[in-house]
Amino acid sequence: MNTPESIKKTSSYHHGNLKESLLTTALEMVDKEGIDALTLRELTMRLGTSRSAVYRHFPSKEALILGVIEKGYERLDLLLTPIFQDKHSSVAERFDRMGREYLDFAIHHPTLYRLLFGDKYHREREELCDYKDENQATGLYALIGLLLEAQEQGIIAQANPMVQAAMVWASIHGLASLLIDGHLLMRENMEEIYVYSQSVLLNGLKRIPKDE
Amino acid sequence: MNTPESIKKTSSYHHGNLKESLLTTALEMVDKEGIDALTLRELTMRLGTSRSAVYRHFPSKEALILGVIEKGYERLDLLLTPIFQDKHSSVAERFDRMGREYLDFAIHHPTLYRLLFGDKYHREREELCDYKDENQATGLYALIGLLLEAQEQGIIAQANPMVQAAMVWASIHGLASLLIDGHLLMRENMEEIYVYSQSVLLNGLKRIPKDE
DNA sequence: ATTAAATGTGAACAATGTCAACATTGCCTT
DNA sequence: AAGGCAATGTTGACATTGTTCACATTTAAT
Repeated sequence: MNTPESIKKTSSYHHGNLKESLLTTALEMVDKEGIDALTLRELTMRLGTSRSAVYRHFPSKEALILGVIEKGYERLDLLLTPIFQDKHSSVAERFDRMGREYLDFAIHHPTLYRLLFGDKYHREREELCDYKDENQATGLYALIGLLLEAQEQGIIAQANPMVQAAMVWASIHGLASLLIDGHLLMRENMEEIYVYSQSVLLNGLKRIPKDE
Repeated sequence: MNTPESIKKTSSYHHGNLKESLLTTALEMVDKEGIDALTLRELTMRLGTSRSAVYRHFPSKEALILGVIEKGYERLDLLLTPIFQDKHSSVAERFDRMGREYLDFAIHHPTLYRLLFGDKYHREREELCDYKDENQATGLYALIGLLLEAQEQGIIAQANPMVQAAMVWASIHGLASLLIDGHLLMRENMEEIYVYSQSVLLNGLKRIPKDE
């Protein structure tokens, strides 16, 4: 039909776009009110449908949340990918911007971030494994490409880039987690910690330990 | 009375040691079966009491869990403190052993670890803030002392030890979290990642970035 | 137009944390 | 030793939540 999808059908029985609306609204609820605020009753009430309508589109609440997670990854990728792909910036610049953007995402979307990188719900795809080529630039895989580039330019030492990426990611993820989970009461020192952290990382990656 | 506390009272009505038993059994359930397996009904059933008996000792399930967390911190401290205080080992050795012990704890007690350093439940005390003196050697505060010692010996560069500790802790915490939450499919590479990670940290801490 | 698949509804159920009223025990004061 | 009170434990009930089932309504295909 020629009806734009943004316009609701006159039919009040069939929602018309329930699956997508469920995901979008659920993501919003998780992001703004926390994961505990996401109950099927509240979610469906906001969309004007009944609780069990969810089960026509998702086999369980968990499946719905997995959908939300997929959407969350897309949002994060949307922020990170342009930075990784900006060939006009130096490697060091991109490294810095990537870390800041990642931390900002976690700080501004703590519940969503925990959902993405927590343990309770998992999507199929895993991070930082089976890296094939640098065109596989999505999300954290792009970090491997960036590190390879850094190796070629002699900015950091040669080493298994997947191991390097795991180390770097773990550092930033750890910082993000401790921060948003309230274990580092140093919010005012955040800039100092971040800058110091990045410099330790880059300096540490620069030299391979020979002896000891 | 002369009755050893390990021997249950003949009275079947009053448990006699319910608060401690609740904490111990709850910790065991969390550790071995996951946080979701910890329901008040199951917990009290195992102890032979009724569900609501819990509320004579804890105002809520959350309060009980906070008690479990406190016990969890004690266990972790019990593992870490001896390492930090072993003045016979070199700083580098202690640094390595601390990291390994910390990671081992997370790997062998993933649910408990998430409880300790997650966001859902919080104890009052926070980590790595208000460090007073190196005698305050408990848990992660001891890391600050170790870093100060490393600074004195010239093993790492002079810098704010709290910032250094936050950076180091975040790195190891990030590695532990990603691992136990299934985001790093590199379990077989674990040793390699850990060793590399520690060398990057030590090398990075060694040099203060002057320019750039 | 008929039929079947897709989608939505309402009632009901089980699990769970919580609470209130009541029961039992232990301890303290006299 | 007796009485009384606080501590501790029990039972039944309730609200919330995810889930399921039988049924209703709409859409699409034949």
